Amino acid sequence: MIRLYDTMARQKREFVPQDPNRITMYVCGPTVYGRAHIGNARPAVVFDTLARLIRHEFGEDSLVYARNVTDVDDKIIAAAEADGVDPSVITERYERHYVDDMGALGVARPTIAPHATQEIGPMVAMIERLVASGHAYEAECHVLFSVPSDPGYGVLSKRDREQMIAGARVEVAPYKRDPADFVLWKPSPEGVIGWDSPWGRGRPGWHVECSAMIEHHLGETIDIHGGGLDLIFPHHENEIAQSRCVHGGAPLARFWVHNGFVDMGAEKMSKSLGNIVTPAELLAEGYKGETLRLALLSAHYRSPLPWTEALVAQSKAVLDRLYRTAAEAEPGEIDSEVVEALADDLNTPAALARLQAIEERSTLKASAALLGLLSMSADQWFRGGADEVGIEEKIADRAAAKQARDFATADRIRDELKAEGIVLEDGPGGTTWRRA
RNA sequence: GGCCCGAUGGCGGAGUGGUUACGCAGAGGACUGCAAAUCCUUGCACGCCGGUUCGAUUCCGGCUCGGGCCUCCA
Repeated sequence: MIRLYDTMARQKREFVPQDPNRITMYVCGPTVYGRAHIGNARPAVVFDTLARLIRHEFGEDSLVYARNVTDVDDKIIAAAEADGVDPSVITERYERHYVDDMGALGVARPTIAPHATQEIGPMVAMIERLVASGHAYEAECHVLFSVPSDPGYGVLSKRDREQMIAGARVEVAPYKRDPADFVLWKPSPEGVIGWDSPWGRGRPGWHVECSAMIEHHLGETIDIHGGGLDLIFPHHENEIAQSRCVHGGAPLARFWVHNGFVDMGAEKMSKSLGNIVTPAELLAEGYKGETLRLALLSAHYRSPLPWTEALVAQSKAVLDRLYRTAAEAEPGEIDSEVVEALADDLNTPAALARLQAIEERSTLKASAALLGLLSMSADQWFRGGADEVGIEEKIADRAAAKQARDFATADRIRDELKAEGIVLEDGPGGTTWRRA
């Protein structure tokens, strides 16, 4: 039995899918205009882990996991203009990077990766229905969602309209009937990416993208909708409003699951604050993807995670030890306590603690796989899979020196290798080496 | 200002109304020519003030501090 914290209910609830043979999960994916940072990687890793758990519980083919790619957006347009290229150049480049970066963290491709630019039809259709039912209106070539037309607006973020207006820091566009109304469609001037529509040439707003793609690929009501905490308002609130108004009040998602932030010092990591660290940088420094993955899973997904060098170093140390224990074992049975920990609202710290207590190698290997860890051989982990030229000769030379009790020479050889990042370990069966 | 969340040992981080994980780092020991790895041992905590209770780190209230959202944002 899986229990998940549902943001809507503000408590953990037992996860019972609508259809255990077709469980639907949608997670807000990247806007591809820049390189993903560690904070962006957290939801990818968290929901990848949740997907692994669901597939373990309900069957390999039980889950349809959709993660969108936002490939039309004002930031993309700005980046394309800055580089003097077509937006597709930007989006294709950064989507490729995203897939590579997340892949390095052991994040499997989702079942479906819908692209906003490929879903304009469903979006326009949804907007038309909203207009027809009085939930949206056209104004100065824009189409806006009418927030007052939805009495349920605010259910997820628990805000009422008074509060929203009181705290509004938004500049209210003159064409809005209500300050809280948000854009479903906006005009694209000549030279800016756009599509023909009943309201003229333009492009979709961000919120309608997700609602339309969810309806198109997964249906009216999905089992799980995920994303970062910051998306609760306004993004998910707006998705809910759009979808419910189009679907006669049917809920958009049965579980709302939100991950916390990765912090740098006291504040969250974010591009606008300029305090980001990217997986690409850390990978280039020699850290392995699994090390970063473990670091991201070391705190509960809803808690803030302070990102430090010490955390990364600790994560590497833990994996070194796990790889030594698991060695070249074949995956066996999955440990039930690891499953139980994950099933309790994805308690990865507890699962990790249990993992480190497993002594049976094949069980350890299989259980770690549920967390996306220990995916490579010990040889790959410690040596990068490649043989070091000449190293066996040096080890033999050192053995000879040791034999002759010429420890000065033996230590010199060991120190030279250490300077190259090669660590020697003398065991009962002789000397082995690994990269530091 | 409104809404929300959090405060656990040097660090990371679970959890619990009463014997409080686990890891990293540290210390001591075994092993080693010396190391490394491994094994054993070990110190260290529940923000402050009240309340409820036989008993609170755990429940309630207040306070302080920190963070998030209210604008693009994972």
